[in-house]
Amino acid sequence: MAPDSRSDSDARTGTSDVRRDGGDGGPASSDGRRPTVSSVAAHAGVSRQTVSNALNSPERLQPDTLKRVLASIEETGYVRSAAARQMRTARSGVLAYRLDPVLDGISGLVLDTFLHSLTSDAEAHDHRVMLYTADSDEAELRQFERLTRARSVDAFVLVGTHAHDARYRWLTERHVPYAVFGRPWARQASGKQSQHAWTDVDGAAGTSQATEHLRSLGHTEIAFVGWPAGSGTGDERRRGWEQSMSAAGVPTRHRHALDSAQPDGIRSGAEAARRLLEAGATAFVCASDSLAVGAWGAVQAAGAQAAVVGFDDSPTAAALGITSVRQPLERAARWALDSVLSQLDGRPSDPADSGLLVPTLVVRESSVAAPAAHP
Amino acid sequence: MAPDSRSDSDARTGTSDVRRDGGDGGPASSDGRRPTVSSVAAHAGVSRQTVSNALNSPERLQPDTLKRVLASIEETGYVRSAAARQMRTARSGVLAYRLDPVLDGISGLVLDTFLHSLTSDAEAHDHRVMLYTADSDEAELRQFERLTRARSVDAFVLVGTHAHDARYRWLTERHVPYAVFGRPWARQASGKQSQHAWTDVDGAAGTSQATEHLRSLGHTEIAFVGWPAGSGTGDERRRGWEQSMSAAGVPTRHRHALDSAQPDGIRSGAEAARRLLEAGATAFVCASDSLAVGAWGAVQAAGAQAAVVGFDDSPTAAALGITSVRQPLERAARWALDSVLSQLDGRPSDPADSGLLVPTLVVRESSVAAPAAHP
DNA sequence: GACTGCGATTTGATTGATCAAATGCCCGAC
DNA sequence: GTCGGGCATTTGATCAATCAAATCGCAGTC
Repeated sequence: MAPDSRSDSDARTGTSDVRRDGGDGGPASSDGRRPTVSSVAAHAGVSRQTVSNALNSPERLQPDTLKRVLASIEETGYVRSAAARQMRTARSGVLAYRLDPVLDGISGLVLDTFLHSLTSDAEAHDHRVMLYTADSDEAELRQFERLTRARSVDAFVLVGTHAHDARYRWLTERHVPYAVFGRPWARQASGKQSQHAWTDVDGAAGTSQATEHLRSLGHTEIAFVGWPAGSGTGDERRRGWEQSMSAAGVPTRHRHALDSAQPDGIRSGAEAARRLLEAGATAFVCASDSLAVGAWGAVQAAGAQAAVVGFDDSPTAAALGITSVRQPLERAARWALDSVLSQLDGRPSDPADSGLLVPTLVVRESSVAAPAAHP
Repeated sequence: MAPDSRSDSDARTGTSDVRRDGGDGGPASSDGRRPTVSSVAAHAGVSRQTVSNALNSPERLQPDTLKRVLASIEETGYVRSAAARQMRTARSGVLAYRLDPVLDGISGLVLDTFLHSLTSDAEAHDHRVMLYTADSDEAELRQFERLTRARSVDAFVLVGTHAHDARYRWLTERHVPYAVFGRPWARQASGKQSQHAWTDVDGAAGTSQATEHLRSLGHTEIAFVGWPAGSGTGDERRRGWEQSMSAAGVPTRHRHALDSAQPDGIRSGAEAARRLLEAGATAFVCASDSLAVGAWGAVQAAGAQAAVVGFDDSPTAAALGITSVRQPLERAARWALDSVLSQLDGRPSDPADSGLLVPTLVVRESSVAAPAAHP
């Protein structure tokens, strides 16, 4: 549509600089000052507190009074001052989220979706999301200190965990509400009931789905490309493949675990796939999209008819047409918000609420090929 | 630690239900309540205002007094209440950033780096970044309304623009500070000096660098794969290639602009590359990483010795080893912050500050091959 | 010795909303 | 006729900081 030209026909107002914000566009231009409870109250012919009640406990007002007050609020364009509200209620309505530096990787960016959902859901519940950064664990604890002491935020949403994570203790001791997306590996390992609210994606269920999907296409020589044993996430993903295979009575012949010297990455995936193809595999379940990208490249380079499934449904996998296990990030975000909000409402977090979410499989071109005919 | 509950020896005031967060771990446990200016003042043997001055205008205090007060602040673990501060100063110290839904994209996620830098820089200047979402332009204006009226944020950092962007006008009219990462195409086209502070990346300089790089490897048959004419960004990127080629006295023979029906994407890039390879091209400058991924795939599939350069340095390009033009997002973020902060300090934004940033080239495997020997 | 000047520090007032308690109101019952 | 009871609504107090104006202290000068 007519791109350039006139869009700003109106403004020859000069509009140099000074004018104060009295008489501008908004509906609130009654007396040049920002509306307050009192001014709205005057406008509606009631008192401060009645206006406050109209917003906070509308059931306490008589229907017609409520209607009148709400009309005045609308008319004056009144919005409660976040600061004053926070001052009195000792609640900011803000959740904190740590924004990690962008690594390099293919995955890692999955969390954009999580964050978007979290923000969007929070808005629906009249809350906001604030970001912070930290280079190290100690730096993050310092951030906790600042943000909580200044009462800038009410709660934290943490993503990712590692053994001996000091963050949980810090927050728990100070009774700061928080929710975790990521499993409490450390505590679980110690046999102790986890103390905090967490959710995570059931990796085994994901690779299991991937395996079933490949079997339904007719594959039996299904290989697994994964990380070295010892990483909770990786072991779990391998387990899903194993279980599905043995449930189907198929031996888990083909497997390639990277050794710990070898980083997760495209090159590793390609190499593993080449080796496994020679050994007779016709399909690959990969522990990550990085591995899958490599494997898929190797398959195409070899001109083979093999299928590949990755894990995380990263943008790269989507772009390359690789089937991948998609984490239900929207549900995880909603869970985290619910958890945090209920803690803020005084309901202690029920450990039973924590649990695993089942991922889904996004099928793309990389897994449509049936296995090449074999004896 | 030990204390739960009992910490409030003083208050038989009833204070029945709610909060009492007093007596936990921190260094502030002197009397079980959160420290305030007054309590710190008492601790240091000075008055409220002196404590406030120590933090806000330290030059007004005598050196030894200052030292004593700061020591007390440290000792009590005092941190100013964001709410009270904001209430008095009418400033929240918060910048708003719109978090867009994750598209498909290979690119699009570039902004993660921008956002991280923005957050990190903001922290260094005692500011914070808050997120909001919006599905449409009208929804975004509604968000502006809410966030500014509630005084939840002081300023906005906008990314990306389109013609007839209503946002600028809204914010300008209300004197809400904002900075834009992305060119004011519409205004520029109308020949008028742009009214707002903006910065952007010089796309032409980027493709120009890419072209020079390829020429230095010995390539002369350098093709351009881009979008249909009409998009400001795309036209600019093509221009950089053209300029470098004609400066070197090489005719711009090979060019493939997608038609508008064809979306930016891998498949399009692959197809264009195939065609251009046949026409004799030995290197490709692409307007986006999506196109470059496709082109690189086509090159490899054809077993050709051709080089490929993309644009945006997306994680995918990095993962696949594709040379790409890297936008200086850290500098852009710093600029946006500086701009917004100076506006908040009362210095009106100087239009002369706005301008283009020069990108850099990240060289990877996709552009190491010299052209295959040719007559 | 009182007075002025000036810088360092203290006191009073204010910001906008909410909680808690008080007030007004209407109706029925004693 | 008045006294409660039960609601709807209003008034006073408070949250924690900062601004503005008053006060204090100490020299230097007449």
